[in-house]
Amino acid sequence: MFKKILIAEDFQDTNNGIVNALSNKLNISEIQEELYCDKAYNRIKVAQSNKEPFELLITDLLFKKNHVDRKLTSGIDLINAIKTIQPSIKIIVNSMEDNPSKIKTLFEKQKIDGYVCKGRHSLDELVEAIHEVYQNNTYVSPIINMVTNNNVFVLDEFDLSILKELAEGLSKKEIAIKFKKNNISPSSESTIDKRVSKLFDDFGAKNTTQLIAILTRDGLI
Amino acid sequence: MFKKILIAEDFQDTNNGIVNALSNKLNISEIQEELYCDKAYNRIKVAQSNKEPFELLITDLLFKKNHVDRKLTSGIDLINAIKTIQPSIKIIVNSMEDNPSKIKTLFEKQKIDGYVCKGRHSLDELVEAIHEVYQNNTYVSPIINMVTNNNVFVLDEFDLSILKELAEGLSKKEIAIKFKKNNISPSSESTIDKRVSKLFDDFGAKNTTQLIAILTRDGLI
DNA sequence: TAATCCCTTACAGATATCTGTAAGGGATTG
DNA sequence: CAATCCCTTACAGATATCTGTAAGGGATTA
Repeated sequence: MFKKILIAEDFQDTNNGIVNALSNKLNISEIQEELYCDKAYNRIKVAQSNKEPFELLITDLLFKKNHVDRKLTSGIDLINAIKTIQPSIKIIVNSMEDNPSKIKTLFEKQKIDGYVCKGRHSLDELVEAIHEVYQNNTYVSPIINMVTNNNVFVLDEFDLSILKELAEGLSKKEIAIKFKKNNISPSSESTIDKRVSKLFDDFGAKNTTQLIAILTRDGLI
Repeated sequence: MFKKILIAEDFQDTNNGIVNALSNKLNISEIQEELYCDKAYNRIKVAQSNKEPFELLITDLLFKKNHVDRKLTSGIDLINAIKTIQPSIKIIVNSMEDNPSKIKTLFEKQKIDGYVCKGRHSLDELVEAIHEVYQNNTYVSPIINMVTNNNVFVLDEFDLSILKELAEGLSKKEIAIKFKKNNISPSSESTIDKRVSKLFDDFGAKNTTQLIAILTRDGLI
């Protein structure tokens, strides 16, 4: 089993719950914890310098903003930073995010080893994930695959970039101009019109305002 | 100190963290826990029937949906139900909600006794909240008051009802017609235009789409 | 009472949105 | 090769949005 792991989680109650459970259920000699990404990064860096590196990082994705200045503001920032100094470290993400495409991206881009979705069984799942990852397997909470099947309409990169600009208040004409300037294709206002109209059908929206409301509420943009 | 308390919190890690911390830091003889609102309600009902009622409920606001059928789907539902069978019970809400107006409503409508905002010190705050509530005082996480002062622009009922209709995809003309039908005043399309334009200024939005994106993201509508 | 302020409403004009139709081009298929 | 499909683009017309100006009315104040 892993000998040395680090927990990065900003909610004190959740952090406490994880540390407590892992101490009781797994035979890990050293469990450390941090409430901030920057501090977690430093701890991993120092441990590596001292030739006593962490073997596993368990991290949340969202870290609350407060008065403390931060360089690394999210779990993704933290993972990216750590992968550059210690690519071999195993990483399990423990978050409430349940959008399968976002989780898929974590495995593809951040090269994480496991994903546990916070919920009524997430501590048990976390223990299982640690076992799997220790054996060089990956782990994903079972609920996630179920959700995947329900999620019929997938937003591709192009749709997403349109939607993000709309949410920023740009008109479709302005978006078309911006796309042409940035060599994003297709770029005509007409095509953007068509794409957005298709999204109206997909998501049952009457107009742009409702579409953006739906997608923002679901955390898709 | 309280002798018998119940924790309602659906995330296993958070639930574990709270129970563990309170067991260590407070001298409470009986701490019970539930992952579902309905089960929490039943437990309180049964305890009361047996003349061994709970003295304090600590509850989250959001409870994840899954395959289990639910009557009570949120912390607010749970509190409302419990107040009808045991109005004297003390209630502390422990949630990540940080919108001051929503928290204010909890004190006014649900008559809660304390509010702890999940964060890096929320376990310490929860212990403090329990002490305060035991002495018949109220408690609110310090972070909340700070946020209140930053929140210059308050959405009144009329603004909110316009915004909700816009997010539902209604045009301003349709909203004007609906308001007239429901005897909501003012109701002219012109006034609705003016109100929304004022909100553009308040929230730095260029158009309705961006306004709805901002307010939805901040959970204000 | 008169002056002032604020809110509601009407209206107008410039843009933007939304929904059609239709033409052209590349990729796929028979 | 020809037929077909799909995507991009242009354009047009009906609505909707957004931003002015201005008139009227109620409440407050001098």
